[in-house]
Amino acid sequence: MPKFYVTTPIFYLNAKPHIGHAYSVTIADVLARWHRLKGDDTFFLTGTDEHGEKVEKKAAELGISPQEHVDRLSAEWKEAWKKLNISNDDFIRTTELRHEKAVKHFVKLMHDNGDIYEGVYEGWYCTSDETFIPESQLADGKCPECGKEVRKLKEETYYFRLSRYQEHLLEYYKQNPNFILPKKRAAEIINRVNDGLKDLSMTRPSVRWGIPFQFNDKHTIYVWVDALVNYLSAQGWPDKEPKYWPADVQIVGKDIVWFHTVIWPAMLISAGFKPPKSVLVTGHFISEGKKMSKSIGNVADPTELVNKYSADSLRYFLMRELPLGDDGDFSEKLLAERNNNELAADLGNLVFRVLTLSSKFEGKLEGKPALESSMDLKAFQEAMDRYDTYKALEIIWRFIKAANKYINDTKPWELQGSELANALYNSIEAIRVIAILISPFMPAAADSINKQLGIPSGRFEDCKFSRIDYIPKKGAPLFKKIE
RNA sequence: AGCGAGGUAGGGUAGACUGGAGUGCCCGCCGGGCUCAUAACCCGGAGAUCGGUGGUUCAAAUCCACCUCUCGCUACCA
Repeated sequence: MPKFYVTTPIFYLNAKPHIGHAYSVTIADVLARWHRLKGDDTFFLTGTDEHGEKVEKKAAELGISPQEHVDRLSAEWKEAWKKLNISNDDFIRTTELRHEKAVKHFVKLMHDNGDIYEGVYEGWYCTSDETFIPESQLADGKCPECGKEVRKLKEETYYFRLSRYQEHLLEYYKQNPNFILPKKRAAEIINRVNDGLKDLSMTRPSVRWGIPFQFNDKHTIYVWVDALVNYLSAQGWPDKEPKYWPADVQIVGKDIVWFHTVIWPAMLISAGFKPPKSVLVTGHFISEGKKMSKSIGNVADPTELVNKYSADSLRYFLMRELPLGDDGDFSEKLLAERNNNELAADLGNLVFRVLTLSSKFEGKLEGKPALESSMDLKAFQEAMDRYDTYKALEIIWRFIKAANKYINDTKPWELQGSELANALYNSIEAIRVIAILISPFMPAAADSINKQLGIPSGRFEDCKFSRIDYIPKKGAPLFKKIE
């Protein structure tokens, strides 16, 4: 049985989930459900990244322990994904013992391989925010956060010999042209790696809320090194072999591509693992032409949207709105439009009218497949296997439109006897197949269709028109229009 | 500044690698059809000098050069 392992980034606990996070977990969820539908042995991981200075400081502000703080926040994220109907197989938290154990072992392997050495890190430091600022982030030579002066500061640190892996990485990119997806993202990384790699400062003497560095207990391990190992620690490693590694696809936002396509693979090679098979870089949502940010107040809260519309509506919108890897506009108006036109009118109404027609029918539902050829299953499968949910939905919608047209053309309400049976047979088989195809995207709607048809959930191989031996019972409309 | 990706009807996209009538899709707009259905569904139509200029070619959205505009990335903020 083929294996499939998909991951999202683990989310840093310095804010609530926003629409971009929802996008990442939804695409991972759709892929996981798709592979389960095909019968693959699937593992889907998400979680939260809980160490670091920002978390420590926020907890102090709130007057609670960092652990208490992350316990609360992590629960919020879990709840948000539950509302979105996310089917993750595990939820990893970097403050869990299993993770700490894995990180320490991972660092030991890197160390044993001669890739960790002691040194000094020198950078621009903002005293007010108590943090180093990368040179490129400086705003007119001042701190971009608080606007105050920064000064050069030296700090003891341990380095990871990242520079040693430049050739390995370039070779890996060459051998695996689908490592960075979509491909247009690959060039900018490869060119930068070509220009040379600097070693990575991987411990912090000043941060206390982190995993202790076992070779010098005054240091904690840099949060990124800590965080990246989650993809292995959730597999039960090092107590057992990581069954699903290497991951088939790791979903990342474009802001963290470097960590997942350069640092992470280098760490893995150093510790004796294979890099992931591919890293899928997603675009960002912008809001009416502007970046979403808390200061503008245009941040969309996925939980609120789920409450107002439905998990399915939001999931559909997210998968349909952004062409793979591109940025897209988010606005509630667009969400409402898609909900009303494509879900309520095209799909919901199709199911509703078919159920109305067939509920009145009393004979045997049989006929010859006439509509099947309008569904291009091969193209659908190809799109899904390239992670192109946008295209896949377009193909499903072509079929939905064909089904609506079939009903208009055959006019079942004017037919009788075997002609009527045949028209209904094709209509019902169409929505049965549609339920299977939309199930990775809109699991609740798929369940509702199956329930109305009185059948269990189908598998991908059931997408063929066959005999009908069940009695449909009409239920409530799948989607409601909003406003 | 360097590197990268783009500019195709009112908006959003596909097509570009392997040149061949501006060909497709979604939304919006206009007109018609239908009445099973959530004023839903189906059909038809208007609307584009394919960012600009020049070149290669029998033929360019597609290949080449230059120009212009937009956007992204530039590593230790997790």
